Amino acid sequence: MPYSAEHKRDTRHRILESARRLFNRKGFSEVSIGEIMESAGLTHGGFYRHFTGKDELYAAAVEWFLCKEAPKPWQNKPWQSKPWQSKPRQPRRNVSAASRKPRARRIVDAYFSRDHFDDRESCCPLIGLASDVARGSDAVKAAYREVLEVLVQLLQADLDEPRTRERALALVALCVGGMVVARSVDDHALADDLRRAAHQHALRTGGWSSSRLR
Amino acid sequence: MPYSAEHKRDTRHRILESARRLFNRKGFSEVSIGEIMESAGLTHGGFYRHFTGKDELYAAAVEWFLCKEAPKPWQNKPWQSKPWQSKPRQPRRNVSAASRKPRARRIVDAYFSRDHFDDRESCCPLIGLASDVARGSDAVKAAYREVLEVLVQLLQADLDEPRTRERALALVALCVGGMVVARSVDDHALADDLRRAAHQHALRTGGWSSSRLR
DNA sequence: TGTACATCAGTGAACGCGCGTTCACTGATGTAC
DNA sequence: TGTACATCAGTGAACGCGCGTTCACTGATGTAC
Repeated sequence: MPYSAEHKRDTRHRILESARRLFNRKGFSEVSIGEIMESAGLTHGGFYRHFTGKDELYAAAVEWFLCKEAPKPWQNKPWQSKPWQSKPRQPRRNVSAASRKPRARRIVDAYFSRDHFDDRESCCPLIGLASDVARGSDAVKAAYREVLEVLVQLLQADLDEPRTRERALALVALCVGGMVVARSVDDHALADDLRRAAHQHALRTGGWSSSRLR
Repeated sequence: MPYSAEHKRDTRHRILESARRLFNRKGFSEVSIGEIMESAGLTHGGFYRHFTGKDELYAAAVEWFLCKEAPKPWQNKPWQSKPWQSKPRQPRRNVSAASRKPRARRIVDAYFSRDHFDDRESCCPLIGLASDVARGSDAVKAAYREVLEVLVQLLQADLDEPRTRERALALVALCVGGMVVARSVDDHALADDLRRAAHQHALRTGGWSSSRLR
């Protein structure tokens, strides 16, 4: 067996990471396989050693957000409390969590931050791919749902009664909606107003004290 | 001058209406000019008598939502309180409005209705085109902003103090976000939960009494 | 340890298809006489 | 009223390009001896 299994796996991950960034920035159909492969440092022909076709890549790229072996580049993004990567931390939760801002609060703050707004490539896939996924295959929607459920659970875990699930769902709608709409508008001031309004509203929903948004 | 001016205008409107429906359903780049023209009852070649190219059509189709000479088909859609067409009704507002549900409340109810959820073609463009527009040209974003501003003003007009603008913006984020996310998920129950949660939350934001959602 | 071999990740030319766009043409209609 | 003409919306063949996909080939690397 020439080229170790890790070599192949690493290459696959490079392709997925490249696809993730480009899909997020440009949308599914605006990105070519050649573009993805080039950005991964390869040529287009090799693509089919890793995926059966472009359709398969769609779902795989959305799932890739969830993956443990995930990309380095976004790990130190300021907005990233790495919501869907922090599950393994659960054992630690009871150490001194109560004395700090709850994790859900930190996620919401990061979500509406300017850094997250500006980060077209590594932003939360729920924002970048929203209406593409709505028109996509069931496989893509399933991957999207998994991301969404992780986020909802993280939020819900930090909410106080009553109706924690309903409020967690509404929070996600606010977060995604606020950002998607703000990004679709050509007026910077209006975009900022939208972000801030949705953020304030989210804080109230979470039962958290108000704060300034950058 | 053969073919009257109205003839040409009507054809242009047929193309716009056809483009609007198809873009909403499939997204910009998944729709071909041939498809649009065929659905308008024409052949592809004639397209360039009405538009300089596909790019120009993008923005024109989004603006088309706002237009007075607007499409018949969606006028009797149940979810349609025709938010961006009802401005001329303002003179009537003080007749007996106070005794009924405020218009903003009716818009929110209609927005989250199952009919609106299922209507992929004639739904509010803020939902159907959200992330496409975020990646689009400034002309498209400008058209999107106009639709958004009309909706925000309609909502704001029916809200009581305080912070009416902030709450109207948050309402839009909730409406758009709730629907976009619900549509991107492959689990019907979860989609319904999202819609209902966002709706309940929107009612609370508006200061309106709770009600069942179909 | 060194050499021959087998494997298969990756390359890049080639293919076919669909799309956006162009263009010579058609034919429906308004205008001039 | 009727006829010749001019206009231009609409047609459909054609073109070029980029994309997804295929395939014969290359060459890096692990294995067997």
